[in-house]
Amino acid sequence: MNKSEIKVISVLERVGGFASAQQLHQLLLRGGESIGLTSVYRALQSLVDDKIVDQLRKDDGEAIYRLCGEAHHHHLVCKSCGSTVEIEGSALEKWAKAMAEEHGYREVGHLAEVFGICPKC
Amino acid sequence: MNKSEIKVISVLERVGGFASAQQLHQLLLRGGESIGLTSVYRALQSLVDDKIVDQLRKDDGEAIYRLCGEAHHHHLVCKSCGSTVEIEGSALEKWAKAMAEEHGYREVGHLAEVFGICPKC
DNA sequence: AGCACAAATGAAAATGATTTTCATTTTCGT
DNA sequence: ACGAAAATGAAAATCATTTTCATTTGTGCT
Repeated sequence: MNKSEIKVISVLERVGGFASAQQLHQLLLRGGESIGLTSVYRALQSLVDDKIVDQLRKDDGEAIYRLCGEAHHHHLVCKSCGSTVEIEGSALEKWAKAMAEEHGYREVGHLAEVFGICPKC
Repeated sequence: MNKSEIKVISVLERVGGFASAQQLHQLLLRGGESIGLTSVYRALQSLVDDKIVDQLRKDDGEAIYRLCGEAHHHHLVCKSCGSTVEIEGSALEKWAKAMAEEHGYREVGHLAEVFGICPKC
């Protein structure tokens, strides 16, 4: 865990939700921190790899990040405003495992997201 | 509905699932069609606006497209050799719909892939 | 402290998907 | 056939993200 990662985590804590890399960088600079955009990207990538940060994509393709718990979960994402809800995925886990076994696949992982338009939008 | 849009729709029909703009362009060229990448993007954008085509983002930020209303299926992808198998997804559909309803989301779509290592590898 | 080597940093360049510009071509109505 | 409007695509622009690389910082060792 290096300096950049600590700075990025602390700003993510302050934000308390999703933010893009560029927003986080701006927030850090305005908060008086000295850090380059490159380091923000590097720290975010590393934190995503370590499953400390969740990454997903807005409809325009920009990545947004937030702190997350380690539990494997899935998201329900609003296509319009980007707000997200964590959802329960045991049915999905079972399905993925069943499909993989049926075809003799080992070391199974999966990726799933559900999109829709939230009640507010 | 112009020529480009018709070409793009026909190749999407052949593909029968998700594909990126660049993949669709390549497929059109290999199929002997003459069309520029610009027109593929323009046609896709226009079809998305008209709700004829669905657009999603992969985790790497690239956009992928498919015909709306197309009975879509999911893939079981081998992490090692890349071979894919189509899998049955009704359990997943139900799960996605249930999760969305539980949170009051409308116009629901989803994206799911299962990864593993196939019997040959 | 002094030295050597690894890790971290960030500015600038590169990348890659997508969009915009703009000059040319095609289509369509009269 | 004529002119306006729409369509087309090559090249340039854009923008988030990644890579490169020279420099700085941290760490362990003597």
